[in-house]
Amino acid sequence: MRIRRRPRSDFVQNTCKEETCSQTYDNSVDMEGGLGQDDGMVTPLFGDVKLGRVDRRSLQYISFAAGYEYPPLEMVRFRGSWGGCGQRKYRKKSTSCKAAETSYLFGFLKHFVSGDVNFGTRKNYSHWTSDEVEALLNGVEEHGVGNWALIKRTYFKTFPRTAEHLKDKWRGLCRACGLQVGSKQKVKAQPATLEILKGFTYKIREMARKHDA
Amino acid sequence: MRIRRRPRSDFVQNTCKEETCSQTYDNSVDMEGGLGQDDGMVTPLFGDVKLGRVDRRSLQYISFAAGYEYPPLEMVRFRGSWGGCGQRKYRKKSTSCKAAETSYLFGFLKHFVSGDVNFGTRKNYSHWTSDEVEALLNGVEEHGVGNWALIKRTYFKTFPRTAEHLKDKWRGLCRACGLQVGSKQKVKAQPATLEILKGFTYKIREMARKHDA
DNA sequence: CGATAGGGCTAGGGTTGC
DNA sequence: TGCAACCCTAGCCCTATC
Repeated sequence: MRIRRRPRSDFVQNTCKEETCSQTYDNSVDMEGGLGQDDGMVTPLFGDVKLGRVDRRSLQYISFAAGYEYPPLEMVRFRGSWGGCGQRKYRKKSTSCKAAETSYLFGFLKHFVSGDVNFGTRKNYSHWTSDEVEALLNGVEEHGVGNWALIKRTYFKTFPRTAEHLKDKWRGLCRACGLQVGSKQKVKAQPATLEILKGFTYKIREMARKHDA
Repeated sequence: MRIRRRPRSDFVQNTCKEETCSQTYDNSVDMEGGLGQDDGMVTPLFGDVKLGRVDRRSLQYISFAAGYEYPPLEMVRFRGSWGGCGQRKYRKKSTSCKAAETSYLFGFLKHFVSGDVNFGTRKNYSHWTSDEVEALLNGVEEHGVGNWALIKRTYFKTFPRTAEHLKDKWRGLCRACGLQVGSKQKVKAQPATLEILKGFTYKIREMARKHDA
């Protein structure tokens, strides 16, 4: 089974904001293209953890067990929908959001156990921390803009970020500092980004200017 | 100002198919992030050529004057958009494609005159034209795959491409034709590449097959 | 030394999560 | 919606090898 990316529109429609979902599997949930009435109850085991109750933490555990050092929780998907985020369009009106979510998670677990599941192709959908940004800036300061592989080797040896990620992040930082990069128009940085950028904006602009010159 | 590569999307989105654009500058065109109402009329001079009418040929002339033996017309860009290729998203609905293009060219000229313009640091970061591809294929047909220095001497005497570039481009062409080269997986060629490849795919595959045999 | 094969790297546009 | 993350191709560069 090949897991596809979640359609964009699903985010808009989804109303379930819960971080975790502790409800047990309700096999009365009939979902399009996936689990049905006859799927029955599933209670898989992973190591010492009995997943009688399925929540996002369980999925995270599975992710680690699958060899993903960096928690790819956001990557865990089942049949086009994301674990932990029930999709309205796959949910019966009579089914609660939580129940739908739980059934998704169970479906994912079943297919994971059977080996009939993959992780998405995206390795790392996590936001940069201020530590990482600082490391990147130190790297750029030492090695210059463009030497991403070198910076990766010296400053990000133990980080999951690849050289390409560093390049992308530097571009994003430049944009967040009000610089126009490529064909994209100037962007308005989001609050979280601005918070991380505090004290770095001048430095970034200087380094970008020096590189362009 | 740092000149960057032409966005591939221009090939798809751009609706202006004219090879040249002879319309004179219309200063009523108001563009985001660049020329405005108060920019007024510009009529720069380059040598004997009076650029009262700005078209792509004029830019080509300037390129030569700047020391580029081979016309880097595709490289000429002004503030994120390319001369000669007005981007729809930068154009007012009430402005024609030609008028937008002309104003871009004028903007570029102004900045070129003021010295506020550079070409990229890489010697040759331009996409291959169909003429170049054709020359390469003729060369490979005559001299065979691998004799890049010979092909360079006979077919690319006046081109800025080096023998190594020819080798790289041949590899790229093979990949774009669906052939696997080296360790890299097959690639999905981009629209612009496919456009140039039209009518050459069979020829390339045949020559590659013959060389492998 | 010159030339080539092959892998590595980056710029920049594209796509997608959220 | 639009920012911030990742993805992908085309092109250039580096190194080993002869």
